[in-house]
Amino acid sequence: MRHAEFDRERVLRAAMCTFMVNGFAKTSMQDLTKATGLHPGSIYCAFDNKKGLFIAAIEQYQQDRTDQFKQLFANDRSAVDNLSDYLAQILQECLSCDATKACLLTKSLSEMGEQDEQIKQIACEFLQSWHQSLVQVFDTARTQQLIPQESDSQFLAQYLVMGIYGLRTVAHTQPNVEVLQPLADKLLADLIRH
Amino acid sequence: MRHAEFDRERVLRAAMCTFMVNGFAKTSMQDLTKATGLHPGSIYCAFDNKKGLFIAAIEQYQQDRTDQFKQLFANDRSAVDNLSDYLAQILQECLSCDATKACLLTKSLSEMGEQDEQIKQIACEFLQSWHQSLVQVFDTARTQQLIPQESDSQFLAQYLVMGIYGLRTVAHTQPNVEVLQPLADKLLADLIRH
DNA sequence: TCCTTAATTGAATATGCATTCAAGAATAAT
DNA sequence: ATTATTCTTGAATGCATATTCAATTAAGGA
Repeated sequence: MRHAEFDRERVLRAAMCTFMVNGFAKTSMQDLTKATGLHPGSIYCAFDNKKGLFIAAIEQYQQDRTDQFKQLFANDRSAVDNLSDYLAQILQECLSCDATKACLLTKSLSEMGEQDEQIKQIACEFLQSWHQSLVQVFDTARTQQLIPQESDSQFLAQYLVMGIYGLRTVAHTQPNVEVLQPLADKLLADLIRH
Repeated sequence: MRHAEFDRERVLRAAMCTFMVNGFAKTSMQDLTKATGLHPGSIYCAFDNKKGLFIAAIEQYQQDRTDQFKQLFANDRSAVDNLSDYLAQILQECLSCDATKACLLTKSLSEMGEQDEQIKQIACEFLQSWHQSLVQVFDTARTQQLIPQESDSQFLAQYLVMGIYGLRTVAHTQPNVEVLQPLADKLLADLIRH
């Protein structure tokens, strides 16, 4: 027996970044061998093919985002304060120059959703799971009496999701705090308005 | 002398649809010759190369959207009613199964913004011009006393742009009126709230 | 220590693609 | 009608790319 020499998470994060910058189609195997340090054969041995590595990278992305989310909301503070911090964090990502500017899930959905049913389903499933996490946050906010008792958590979470999608897209054309911060502020205000 | 035989607008709209469905990278010249009916040589003669045809298609897209916009807002009705109709129209597009589901400008920006500065600038310029058209609508709404006199049209238009970006992205995962309509309704309500 | 098993290597392969080009066809001016 | 000019045709070209594979290397059990 012999175990794989490379660090799977490190390889997946390297691939992830490359896919986030170039998209799937414009990322060549050569780009991937350079970014991961793996030779073609190793990639095909471990992940079947380019799409297999892509899917593994998406799954790692989802894992990382979920961990990050849980860490931010794992406390007894006001749900609204947590949401505010969450939006601030997303805003930071939007303003950064590295690959985190874009969301790999929505980017992949936009690029491949019409052609690749499997990628579409994976992306939709993960985005849906993110939506459900936000539903729980609004449930907490209701329990904490920060929003009206009759509020629809599903709907509010969907509206926040919509806002974050929009925020990230605006950031592509206007990567300025002066533009993005007021948008994020109004978004949160419109969510918790009574 | 001899003039080109093909109908330029028809060709550009055919190319436009192909690019909207597949993206730039995944659209082959073969796809384009099939969609437009033109032979490779004719395309290279008229548009230089694949990217040249892409840019021409984007310009046609912007032209078509601008015409559609002007037609919808060229009346003396309430600006808010016009906005409501405009959102309804976008919602229709989101729900349709054809290529209009996605916005060619944001899709191209997402796909190529990081790699191709020229495409990025063209897309940003056209999206900015759309934003400015919406600013005028909010100016009209203020004149009509439908929103407070101290409203910031730039900001409100930007918020609407953000919402529409978001709506279109949500439509990729949830193409249902039941989901999208309430989102659009709240978006408009939050824009004209006093 | 030897042997089985699996990972690694990187050159070779095959395919798909954007682009070119020379020949042919159509137009309009002379 | 003739000719110059320009467009059209579609096969040919060359390049980039994903994938394969046989040789090599290393690990761990017997």
